Amino acid sequence: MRKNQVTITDLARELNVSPSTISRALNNSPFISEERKRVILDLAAKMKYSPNQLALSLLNKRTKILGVVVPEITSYYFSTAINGIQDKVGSSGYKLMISQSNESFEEEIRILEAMALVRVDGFLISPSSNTVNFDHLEKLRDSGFPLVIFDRDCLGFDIDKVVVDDYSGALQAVEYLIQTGCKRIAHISGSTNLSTAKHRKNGYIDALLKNNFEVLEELIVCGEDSSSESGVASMKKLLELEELPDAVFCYNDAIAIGAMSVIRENGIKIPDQISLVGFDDEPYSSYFKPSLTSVWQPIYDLGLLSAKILLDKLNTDVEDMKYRFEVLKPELVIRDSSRKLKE
Amino acid sequence: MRKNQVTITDLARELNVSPSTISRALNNSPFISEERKRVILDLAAKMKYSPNQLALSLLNKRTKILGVVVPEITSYYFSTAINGIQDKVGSSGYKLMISQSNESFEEEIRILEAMALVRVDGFLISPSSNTVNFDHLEKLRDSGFPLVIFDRDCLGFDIDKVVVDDYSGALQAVEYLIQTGCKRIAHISGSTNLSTAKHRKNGYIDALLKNNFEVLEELIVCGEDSSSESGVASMKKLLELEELPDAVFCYNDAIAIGAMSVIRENGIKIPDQISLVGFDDEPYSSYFKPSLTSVWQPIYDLGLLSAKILLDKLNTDVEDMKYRFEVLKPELVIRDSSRKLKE
DNA sequence: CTGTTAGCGCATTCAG
DNA sequence: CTGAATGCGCTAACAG
Repeated sequence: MRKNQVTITDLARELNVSPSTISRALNNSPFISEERKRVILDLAAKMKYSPNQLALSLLNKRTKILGVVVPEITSYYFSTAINGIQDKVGSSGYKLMISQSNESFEEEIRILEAMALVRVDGFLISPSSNTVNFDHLEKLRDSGFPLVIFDRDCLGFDIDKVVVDDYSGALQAVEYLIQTGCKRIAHISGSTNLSTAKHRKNGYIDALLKNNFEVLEELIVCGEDSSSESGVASMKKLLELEELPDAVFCYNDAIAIGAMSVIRENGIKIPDQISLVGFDDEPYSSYFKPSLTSVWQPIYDLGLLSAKILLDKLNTDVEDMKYRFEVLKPELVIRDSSRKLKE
Repeated sequence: MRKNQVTITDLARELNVSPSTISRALNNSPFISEERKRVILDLAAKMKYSPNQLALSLLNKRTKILGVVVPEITSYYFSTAINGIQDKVGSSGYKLMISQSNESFEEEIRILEAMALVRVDGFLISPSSNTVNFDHLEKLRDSGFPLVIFDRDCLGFDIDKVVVDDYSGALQAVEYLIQTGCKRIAHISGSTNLSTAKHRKNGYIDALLKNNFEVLEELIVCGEDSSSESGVASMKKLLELEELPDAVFCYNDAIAIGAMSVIRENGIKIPDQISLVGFDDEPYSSYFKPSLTSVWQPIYDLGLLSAKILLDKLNTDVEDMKYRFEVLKPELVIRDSSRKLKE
């Protein structure tokens, strides 16, 4: 903080009035004469007075700061969610304290504790992939912090949540592959204890079952993480199979891109020999060769809605409002990495 | 903030001692008996006491919060810089308040003012592309806020700065193109009033001049912004020329990707007919077809160093330390979108 | 070693 | 309408 901040007392001394009068003028209370008010406001402007939020926070017991924790900010996905959060929150005077857990459970706990100490007014959290229990979140909730979980569900933990219907997205994607004539559809999955990975895998499996396809273990590969490198490794495994798949549904675009490069290197044609589908619809997906069919997610809206729910919570006194569980719908975007529907 | 926070006074009442004694125990002052200390610490743990940072901030006149303002968090570039900042700052107990200006000058001013009110301890700023004057930054500096400008230089504004040597990066790239036999090298530039765009363009021009090439206005195109879409539009313009260029040096990878798709659509071979070079070396660049030659920037380190400089500043009492101006070196990464050097 | 006092900057009683 | 007093939670200076 700066050394010589102009305070309400400075103004009071200058004008030979009491600090409370200054306060009244500044907050334009009705209990002050118009003339005085003007004089005070003028001086305040001239002396560049600005209220000390810290003192106010201490007094009001609220900071107007929201804590946001995501697994990683570098990903297009989460930064876009933050974008949505920011846009929602900006106009309401709330500031964002953002931190990333780097997919570490311990880090997540540390960050949350630090933010609780700062007394943020609420939390927006997308848990790390290694977050196995939710004691830390429960602790926050129970000590009265409003919090909203977004994108990654915490199964079994009761709280406000906003997620994308991964299951439906996967179902759409795989059914499309089936409709375009693919017979041997593989799946490259993401980190196993991610709710999103589970749901997408389930969508994949159910799409197969629904269409009387066999679910083959050998066609389901799970990489280390959800990166392009992981996609490369997983795809290589699939290419070692006796009988190659004729389609691959990937957990996300990053994996799909890695897979694409491996397929290409092996001289296999996309989509003629193998159809490829990603998830997320990242900005570059349409610029790949071939352009990537992918499941678009309303991730910006997800951020927006999460923030809205938190703000609503903050602006209501009612305590025991039911927790909300919002599910946003994804959408399949068909491009050139998958075969076309026959007319 | 939570309704029923446990305070130092609560503990004091419980134990029938004065608040200062509690304070001493908590801060393990030497002026307290070991026994009492233990008792107090135990109770504090049991009652889940946690210090109120707000009160401390008000007292110490520092919040341990750093304000970070970037043009956009969604970009890989800036989110990686934030990553570096976070990693540097995390261990020192500082928290980050992050906001994006969305390349808007007015928004930048608003954000900065809000952060100043919160009394952040310092600023890390990468100005928007529409920031034409630096009065707001000067105001911050003059009211005593330490601030570090990173990535985008504010020409003429004297302050700590950390930037990448765009000029040298561009020079490397274009000289490489020349060495591989390109004769007619075009340039697609970014937003005109960005220091980075200026420097890259200058690097391009100087590389040409140094090698006795003519600088042709028709070969320099400037798009609306720095997006892939802008790259598409700019490349189309270049393809309308009587005589096509045999190389295009782009302001960044996004533009290059857009350009690549246009070139491909027109049945022109990369790199045989046109060499393509980007800037930033985004993670997907190596997965494009052909993989993109690009200038890698030490952007993570840029964040790291900026944060370090700010922290150093914060930990020194000395006022009139000279402002630092750090320039990080980029590096050309050669891939398949440019011709190879002849042996 | 420990308690009392004061004050960080502010808004909100309560008396005038 | 206005001023004095009080307290948000905490530490530091000052007396014991």
